[in-house]
Amino acid sequence: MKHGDFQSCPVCGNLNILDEEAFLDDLKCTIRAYPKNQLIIRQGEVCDALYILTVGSVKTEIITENGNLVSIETIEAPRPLVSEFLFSDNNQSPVNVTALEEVEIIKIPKSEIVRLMMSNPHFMQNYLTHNANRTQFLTNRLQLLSIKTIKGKLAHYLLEQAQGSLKPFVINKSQGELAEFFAVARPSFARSLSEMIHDGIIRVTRREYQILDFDKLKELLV
Amino acid sequence: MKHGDFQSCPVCGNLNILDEEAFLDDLKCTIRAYPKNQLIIRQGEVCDALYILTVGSVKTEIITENGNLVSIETIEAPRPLVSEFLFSDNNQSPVNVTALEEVEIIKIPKSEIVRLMMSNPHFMQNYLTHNANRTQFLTNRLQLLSIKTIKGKLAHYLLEQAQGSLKPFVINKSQGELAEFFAVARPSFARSLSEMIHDGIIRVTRREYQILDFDKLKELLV
DNA sequence: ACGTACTTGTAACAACTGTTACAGATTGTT
DNA sequence: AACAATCTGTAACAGTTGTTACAAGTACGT
Repeated sequence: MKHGDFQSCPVCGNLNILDEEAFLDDLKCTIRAYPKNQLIIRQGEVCDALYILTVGSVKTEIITENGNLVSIETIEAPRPLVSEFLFSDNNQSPVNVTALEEVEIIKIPKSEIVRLMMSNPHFMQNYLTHNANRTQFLTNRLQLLSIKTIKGKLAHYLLEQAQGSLKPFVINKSQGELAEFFAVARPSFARSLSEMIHDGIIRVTRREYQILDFDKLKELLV
Repeated sequence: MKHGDFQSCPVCGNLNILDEEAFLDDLKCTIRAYPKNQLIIRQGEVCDALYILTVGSVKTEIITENGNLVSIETIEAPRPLVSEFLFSDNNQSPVNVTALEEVEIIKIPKSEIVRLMMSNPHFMQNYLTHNANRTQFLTNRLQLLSIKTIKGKLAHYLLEQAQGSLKPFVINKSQGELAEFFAVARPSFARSLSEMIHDGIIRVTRREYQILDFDKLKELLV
């Protein structure tokens, strides 16, 4: 079976695997494709396997009680999915995972993961590091959501994306997706965005953003 | 050296340790006490050791760019601290950890943790499970913060705490602390709270909360 | 029991955000 | 090229929250 780039996955990479086919056969994993827009993992669903996205991209989101969606992130292959919940006490995924395009996913049973960890120190380190990075991502997301104003959220996000540079950069999200990411209403986001443009703080062309005034942008955080 | 209940810690428990003193000596760990209100770990500080809180309680919080505090949680002994960041790529703690009372903490170097994991499958499973549970906690916190109204946040929180029971229960936080937890202003929180009391949805006496009308409470989520 | 520090209740006003609605622009597809 | 679907800009209004300020209440230590 043909499949994607498995060995550059943050968890499965650098394992000194000589024969990938033999390795995967031995692993008792299953490989499966999903079409675009297919729901791959449902919020609340029990996860007793590690999912590795080998081809394509997916998005994760939470459905709140009132039916609102909060987007968490988009994930590009190759990367593990829900690895951070695999060993939790209730084993339930707190997020929905949906295919953004046609994707391919390798599913490895939890028992196999444990076996891999015990036998392969590198795999264990990879796994721990990946999960730690994910937790930092979530904590950063928490910080973003705790900012009270929309302009403040956008400022925080843009300063993070720009990395201190004045050069324009692309944010591959529509306004609606950004609003969802910030957990605010779309027209409210558009209003804040256009005000910041009119104030000469940023410039936006299509999905290309450029910071014109770092100082004013930082003031919005206060 | 005297120390707290180490063996009922979610990560260090159930390890079949016969001689605790010998185990700790062998572990090259250090034990240290901190007074009340002492900052134990500063946001951004590099963590290359696992901290295990054996006596007392601490709080964790984030300082946002504008200087606001967002409280994450309070942690009671025995429990590990910042275990979820120990293996991240930058090794920085994203949170402040402060002693709420006089506390005692065991510090175990990262290298020792790796050694323990490879030699003790139970320790590894404990560690993975604990981290997974923490990630679920953070995701739940994310969901809470993404609710747009204060009443909605409080409703979500109370429904979670009440566990479906009509009996009163204690929330060991002041209004100010709850407001910080929800990332809203204290007077705004007080206003929403008093409105919900006047509407006969909940009853509050001191720090004891009781849900009077589940249906109305759930409506606030919409 | 006294004072200090913390906590709570409340008010008025400004500021910000959500809702709804619609027109115009853009993109991708056939 | 034409169409559909999605995205963007904008408006008016209601609703919610933040800010600031102050008085009253409670908890705690000495």
